[in-house]
Amino acid sequence: MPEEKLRRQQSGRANASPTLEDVAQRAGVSTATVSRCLNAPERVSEATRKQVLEAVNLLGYAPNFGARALAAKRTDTFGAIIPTMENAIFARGLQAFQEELEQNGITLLVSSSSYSPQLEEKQIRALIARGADALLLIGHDRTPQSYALLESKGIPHVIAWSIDHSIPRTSIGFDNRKAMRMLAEEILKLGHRELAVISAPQDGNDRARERCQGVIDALIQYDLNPADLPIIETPYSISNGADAFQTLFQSRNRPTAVLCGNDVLAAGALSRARELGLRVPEDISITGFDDIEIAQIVSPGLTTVHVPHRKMGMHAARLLVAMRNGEYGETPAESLELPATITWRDSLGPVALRETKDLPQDR
Amino acid sequence: MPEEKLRRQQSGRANASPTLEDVAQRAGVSTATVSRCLNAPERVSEATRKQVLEAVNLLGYAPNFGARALAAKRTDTFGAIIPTMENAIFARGLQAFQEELEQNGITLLVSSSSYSPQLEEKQIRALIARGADALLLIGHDRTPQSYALLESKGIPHVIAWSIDHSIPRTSIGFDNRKAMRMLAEEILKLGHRELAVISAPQDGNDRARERCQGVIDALIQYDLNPADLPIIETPYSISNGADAFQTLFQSRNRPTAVLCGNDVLAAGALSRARELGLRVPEDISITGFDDIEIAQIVSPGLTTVHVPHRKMGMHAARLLVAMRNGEYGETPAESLELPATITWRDSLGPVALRETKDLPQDR
DNA sequence: TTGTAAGCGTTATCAG
DNA sequence: CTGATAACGCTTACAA
Repeated sequence: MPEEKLRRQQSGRANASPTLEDVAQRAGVSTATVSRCLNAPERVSEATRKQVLEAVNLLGYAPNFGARALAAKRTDTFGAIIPTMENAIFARGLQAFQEELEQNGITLLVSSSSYSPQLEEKQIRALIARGADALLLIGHDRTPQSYALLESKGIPHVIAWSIDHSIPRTSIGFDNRKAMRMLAEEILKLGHRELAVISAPQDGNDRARERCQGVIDALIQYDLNPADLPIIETPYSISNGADAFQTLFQSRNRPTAVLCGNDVLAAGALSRARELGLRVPEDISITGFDDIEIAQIVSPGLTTVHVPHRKMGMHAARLLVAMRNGEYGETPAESLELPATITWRDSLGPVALRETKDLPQDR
Repeated sequence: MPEEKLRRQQSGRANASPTLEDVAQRAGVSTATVSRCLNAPERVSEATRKQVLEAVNLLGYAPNFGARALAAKRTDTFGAIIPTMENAIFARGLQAFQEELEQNGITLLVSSSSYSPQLEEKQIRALIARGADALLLIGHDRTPQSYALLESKGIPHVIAWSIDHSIPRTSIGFDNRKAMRMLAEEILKLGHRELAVISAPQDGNDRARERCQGVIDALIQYDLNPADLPIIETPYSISNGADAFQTLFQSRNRPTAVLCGNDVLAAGALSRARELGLRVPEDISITGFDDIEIAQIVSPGLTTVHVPHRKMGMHAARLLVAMRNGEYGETPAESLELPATITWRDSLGPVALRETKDLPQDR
């Protein structure tokens, strides 16, 4: 293939990236040496290394990703598929995830599934096709095909934002059900008996489902009838939260406390409450979930469940890197449960006395 | 290389993706035909196409990205580098950008530069190395090396969120200066004379700089002295906005209206104002910029500059696709300026009478 | 320590 | 319409 070299030199291809070959030639060594010099510098003599690096800088050489991926069978690229980028729910966690990956020289590809398992499956396929070495996924609900895909391609993956010890699949997150139950219990402790929930659609969203279940758990513990719990499902958005709140408020059994599946919904509920002339928490209590920035700037501040965003992101990254490096062999790494706590602000208060008198009790 | 084929068949490599070769064999055609069948179906006969597709499905074939990139010299991947993912400033625009790209079969890679030109340069390098066909960038401030890189590699790119007709570089966005000036004029029209600004750090952020300049423009038009305008620079975050507000409020020349460089800062300012027992807008007016969701849920709602997020994202995507397809040749596409408007809510009101009396006028 | 050369899985050119 | 076959740019045994 001298023919090739010739072409390269003859035509002064001004506008094309230099290749390993170019660098090798310029440095007077073989392409293999240049490659080594870049990937395993310690295996090259001081002297030649200097020469090579000089040539690299001179030519402004940057390796061709496709070629490298093809030859090395790894891309140093991880993927993350989150349900949404529209609000900040996953932003902090993702940021931490990325920071940690960067430390390891790994690039992150992000895409969002819009809470659709079908779309997620497509994204998984796309990321794998793109050579993602490992994947970060949110929650456990996805199509069987998605899992099959991951399995058959042997792609390391961890699931964040949820935890399920009963599944042989490494997840890292917190117990949504327990967390919400904890919050619901606090609400019940404050005397509330007429609760209501505004949740994200539970179908295809185990976090939402678990959170609802947590409320029910608490109800049962207090000998209340879960069947009486109004639950409105609506996609995460401020205005949806507002509308749901209004529906709840205008229903026959007006709740004294509204638990929202996340802070965005709660912020919407809060603002509608104000518009309706209600005082929070004097007239009605509202709680959130996630503890994102929005929770502290609404007024009153949102009492909410604090989620360990950054920790999840960081640990997920470390775990995934280890898995990719084969440190766990074939067996999935053990799952890690992080604690979720309650952040107290002012949107939750004791039930108003007149409320408990005016309205019929649950049982 | 029958040797190769042998190996493939002998060792029952359970866990490896099938290749074009495998499909070709299974369908009884050449790899070239399979490739065509996938990339230009119309150039293959109905019959063979059916056979090939069957084999593809049977084997669960998915093309190898690296190989494809290497051979085709394009990845169908675009990159976007935004200053931050922490808050929702760029979320809507990016979402629209992605949706439009998806229509064109293009995958989006996103990374964030944390408002650092140095980091951005690194990201640009990384995205190019990864084979990004084109790039979306925010604002005009970046290192000369970044531009050099883009130029030398001939990577199509457009700049969003800013517009600068004086530069031979295609940008798509709105006039930050004009928009902020418009808002400032409204504020002045309402009788305010003691303005103050809370801005993001102007260094390396042309949007922030232009917005500040816009306020100054308005001041000048009203014969006020720009030198008297207090400007506090602080990174975008709720708490920073709050702190900056307090500093401003406790200074000798208490402003009657505080213009914030974005909604996040404004939300922080608003909440601190409340904590300090101030009524907005009766005691003090506060405005934002961006019109993200947060602007409508704080109370009072934020009067702010509405930015055409989705339009920018969509147009940027279309433009970039066209550029990648060579529809503009060597010349950069013309820039596109979109209008920014004011969204009126309640955080801005006429200056209180006593205020203008109590405090000394500007001049 | 360094060089040689065989792939890696596609695409694209060019005959047939 | 289809099939050989030469790139594409890099990594990695294997030799030297």
